[in-house]
Amino acid sequence: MDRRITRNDDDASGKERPTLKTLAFMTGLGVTTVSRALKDAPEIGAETRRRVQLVAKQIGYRPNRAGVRLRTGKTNVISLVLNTEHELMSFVSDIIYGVTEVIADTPYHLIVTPYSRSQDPLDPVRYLVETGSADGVIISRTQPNDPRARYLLERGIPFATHGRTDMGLVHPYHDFDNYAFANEAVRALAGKGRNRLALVTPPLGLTYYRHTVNGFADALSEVGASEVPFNTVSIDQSIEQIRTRTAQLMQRKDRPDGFVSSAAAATLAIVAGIEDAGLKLGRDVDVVSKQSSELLHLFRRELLVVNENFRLAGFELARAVMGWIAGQEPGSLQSLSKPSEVLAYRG
Amino acid sequence: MDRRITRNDDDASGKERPTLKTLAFMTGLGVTTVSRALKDAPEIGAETRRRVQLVAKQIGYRPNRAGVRLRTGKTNVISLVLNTEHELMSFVSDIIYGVTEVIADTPYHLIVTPYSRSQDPLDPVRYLVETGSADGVIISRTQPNDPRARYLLERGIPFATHGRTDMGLVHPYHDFDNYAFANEAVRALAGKGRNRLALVTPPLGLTYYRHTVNGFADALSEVGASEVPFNTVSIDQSIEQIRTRTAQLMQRKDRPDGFVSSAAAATLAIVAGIEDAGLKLGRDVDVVSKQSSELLHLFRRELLVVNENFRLAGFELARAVMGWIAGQEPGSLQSLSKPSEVLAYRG
DNA sequence: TTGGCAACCTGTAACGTTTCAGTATATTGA
DNA sequence: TCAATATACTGAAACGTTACAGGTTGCCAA
Repeated sequence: MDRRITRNDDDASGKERPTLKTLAFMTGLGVTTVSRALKDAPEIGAETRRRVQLVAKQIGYRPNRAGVRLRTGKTNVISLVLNTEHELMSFVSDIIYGVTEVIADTPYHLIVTPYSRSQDPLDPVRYLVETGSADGVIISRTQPNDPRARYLLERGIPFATHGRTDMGLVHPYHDFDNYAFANEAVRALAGKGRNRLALVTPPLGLTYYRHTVNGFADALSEVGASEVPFNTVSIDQSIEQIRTRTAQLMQRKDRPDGFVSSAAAATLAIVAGIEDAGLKLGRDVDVVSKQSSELLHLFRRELLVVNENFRLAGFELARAVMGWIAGQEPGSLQSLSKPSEVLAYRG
Repeated sequence: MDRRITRNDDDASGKERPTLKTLAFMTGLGVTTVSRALKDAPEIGAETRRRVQLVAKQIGYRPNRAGVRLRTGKTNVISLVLNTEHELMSFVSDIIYGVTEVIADTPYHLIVTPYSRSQDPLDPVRYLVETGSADGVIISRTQPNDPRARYLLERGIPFATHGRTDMGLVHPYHDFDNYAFANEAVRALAGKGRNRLALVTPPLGLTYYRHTVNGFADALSEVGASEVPFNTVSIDQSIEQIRTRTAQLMQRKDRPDGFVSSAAAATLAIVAGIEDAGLKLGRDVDVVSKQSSELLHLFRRELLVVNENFRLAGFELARAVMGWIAGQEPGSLQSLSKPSEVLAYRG
């Protein structure tokens, strides 16, 4: 016998957001029937089904995410886990855009989960899993033996890694073929008569460090060039550090006549270092660099570049996670993107 | 096909995620009491309160977001609405990192809501509001008369804009002082004896287009320099377009001897165009450019730069939205960031 | 003694959804 | 004809939380 203002009981009008109850009232059916009709359950009559779906479309019904999530545990969320310090530069936004392309026509939302240098990279992943905040996770800065991948695999949470692991475990990934990149970069330099080459590597602990180093080393011996060790430098060091170390290197008598650089920002620093030492790009030394946007040729047209498409990476990663969520085999959701050829400045 | 084994009735052990019910069982209290105790309600005894909070911390209780959201309507979500085509480059990730700094120790999540060129910019905002997907919204590419701001204001949804509006309506914003930037840029060029200046503007419809143009124009008349019209170009055109138009401009007899550029990427194109025309930066022409990372001086040390900090923008925008959500006055949540001085290459 | 009141705690309902266990009606098989 | 069965639908319960409307104590003033 209570006269409370019960909200959505019987209004067919109202500015209130429609729920299943609203639809049930409008169609004269039960809430259960409406729910099942909307997801094409077979035990609902064909006509009823169409009728419900029509009305739902007309009044712009959208399932309440909180209701679904509470009842089913499904969040309809993909989380992109990012390192706040290292993941500098444009490529993060490219990945994000790639991901959003995939989820655009799905009920999925993308949340960005950051972590900082000081934290254990496992922290944000643990948080996501413990709070059940996402149906799928995308991680980057992948390591050969990656605790995050292992953790997610143990809990059965769908994920994809940007970069491969090397733990004998199967999971979706997308990777750029850095072995091929480094290999072809060396060949391109050799083709220009360069034979004393230095490599500016990816960060030491990451999987693609090894891929890059191996591609570099194999190509060196294949073309008969030699390496000028430059181990003190990697691409996630500061611009200033890379620059001064490069300048120092270039002042030695046994300096390299070619560089392979794994990132565009590092390349800017390398070139600055070369010029600090009074040498000239294209004459005294050549540099092959990866880039993710078409800017390096504006910087110095003598540079040789290889393009890496991060938007594609985001796209593939999202497809992989969604595929796993949808029940596809993790092993079938792996992709490797081949580098473009080494490009010189075109007119 | 239901994979849940659930039932959380009376287990004090279990791998299940703890809920209020779990806590109630463990403490011997009612669910209501536990709920109130956790939020420091005054009608709960001090000792009980501490006891509950202790147990909650011990077992790592985290409120279920779906439960809260369903019951209260509070999503604990901030949405960053981004244009997928225009918002190129690194600065998006900077904004994201700025936002995450603010929400790091709060229950808030950041979701990225994209829209593409083809869509009405109002679409994603409407979606967010209609589905109640966020407690607060951050929008960029703000226009003087911005339908999104008007819409959100009408519905009473907290938001902040990157850039100001000019509709006589009060709302939180963060903006970079582009008037001051353009003004000081002109003065710096005048200080180097340049007096025929061209401006590469922001996109035409956005508020900061006017700010920039006004700062430029006012400074011109203050220092007695003149403008070389270059209206066919703005910063969200392609690199190639800007480059070729700049080259054309520089081949005319009445070419400018100074440029003011509103974005780093455009500056690369401008310099390329200048050099295509056979002219030399620093000798024939000077360029003042905004930049959001410290890269332009590596590109050409003759460039004059002004720094714009997008991480700060993200930080301030997030603070503003959160402040509004927390009940602060929208009018008190506005900030304007002053440009650095015009910087020449430092040794 | 009684009533009033403050301090502290609790059960129930509701948010919107899906699942479980049905019910009612029509259809079929013998 | 009756029972078995298929078809189409439905109410109630549950997910975890908070708001509402109480309920018990114990203490104090009258």
